[in-house]
Amino acid sequence: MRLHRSDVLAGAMAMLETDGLDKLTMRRLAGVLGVQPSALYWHFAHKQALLDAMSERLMEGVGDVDPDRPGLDRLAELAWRLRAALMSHRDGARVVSGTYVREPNTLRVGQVAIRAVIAAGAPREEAALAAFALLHFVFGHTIEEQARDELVARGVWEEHTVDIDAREYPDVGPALDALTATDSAARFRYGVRLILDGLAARIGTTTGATGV
Amino acid sequence: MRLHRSDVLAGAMAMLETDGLDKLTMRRLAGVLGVQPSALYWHFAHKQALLDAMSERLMEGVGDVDPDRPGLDRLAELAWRLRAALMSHRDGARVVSGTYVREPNTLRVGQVAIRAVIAAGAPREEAALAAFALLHFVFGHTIEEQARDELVARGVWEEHTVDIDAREYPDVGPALDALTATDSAARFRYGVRLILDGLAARIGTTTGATGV
DNA sequence: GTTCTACATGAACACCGTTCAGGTCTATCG
DNA sequence: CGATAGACCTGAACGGTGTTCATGTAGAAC
Repeated sequence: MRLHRSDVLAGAMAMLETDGLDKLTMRRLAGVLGVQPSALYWHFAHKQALLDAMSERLMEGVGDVDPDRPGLDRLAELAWRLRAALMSHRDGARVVSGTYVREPNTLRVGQVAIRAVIAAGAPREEAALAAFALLHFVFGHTIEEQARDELVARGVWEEHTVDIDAREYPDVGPALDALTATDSAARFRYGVRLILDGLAARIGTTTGATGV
Repeated sequence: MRLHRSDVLAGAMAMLETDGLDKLTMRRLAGVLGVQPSALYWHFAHKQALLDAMSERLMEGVGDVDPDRPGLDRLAELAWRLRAALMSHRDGARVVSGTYVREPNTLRVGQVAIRAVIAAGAPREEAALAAFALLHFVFGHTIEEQARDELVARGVWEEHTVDIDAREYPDVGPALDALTATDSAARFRYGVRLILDGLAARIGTTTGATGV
């Protein structure tokens, strides 16, 4: 029953999905793999290295956007692909967000984003700024989305009636009702469009169909 | 040397600032406060409750934006205030981002944002969507900013030459150079403006001076 | 001066990541 | 076929972690 590095990685991904990041421990992983905890340290120098590998793995294929579409559409597609990748495993956003990985899949996401911004017509000095603004939104949104998922999964959500001061903020109540009535994909779509509209305005191009 | 709840909180904030989140442990905190670890559990039911209190404390004053400014300017001010609050302590963004706190300071940030969006002229159904899109960007940006700060502090940054494939991505290199030449506040400003421009375009108003 | 509450102790429990000296299997090569 | 070498694993330990709980103590209130 000897293990390969890829076996450890696969086991870790499976455990992430079923148990969540907090319960992904070296000891439990070793147990599932039928091996002593110390055996894992032959494959990964420390837990963070394993997490980095998981992060890089989650980024697999995210950069595979259609290079023939217009820049803004490419950006939208990338945003949706990134979100899908982060959501593909429980706590995925938390895994990726903590890491500063310099591996092909991860680097490619940033590069593809920059290229799409340039293709959309932005000046080179601004390209990376705009690209990372979009990516940061995706991360912020997804982290919060999954944080809420965790609370729901743990049964600690208790209706969350936000108890707004209706006298001081008369419009906030209806606005929040509209928010909770909107599913998370629609909220995400709104944010992506907002940013891409801003980029289009800055470039001076009329935005096309930026939804994916 | 009896402690108050507020003493524990203050000690935790100080320890966060000097040692970082990873070294903020109940045992070390108890040691600094001159008390046994178990004593802390009289004041906070568990560590997460302490972290929640820290998060709420970090949000103190963030919602104190000038209510007389135009909506978009108010939004920009709020974004900058939130960033400043998160950056005011080491790992501040990580502390706040993990928590779903229902306390006045925290709730107020969302409410003030929604109100500002409405004041800017957005329809009520969209107000919360736009508000949280901006807030999510702020979190995403700040988390990454502080993650890099941590790597720098730990001396693990090693120039980070991103090793781009110049043949496949000829424009990415210069774009990344422009990015690293831009300090993080300017990067943040760019993102905020992008989103507010998008919002302005959607509303149909010309954006005023959205920088703060 | 006793009772009550607010707070602290000290020891334990069940985990955690990580290290290290020493084993064992397996494939390769003479 | 037997020896060598590298890949992989064991078992035990080290120094941490959050948390619980029965038992204490100090000061304020009656």
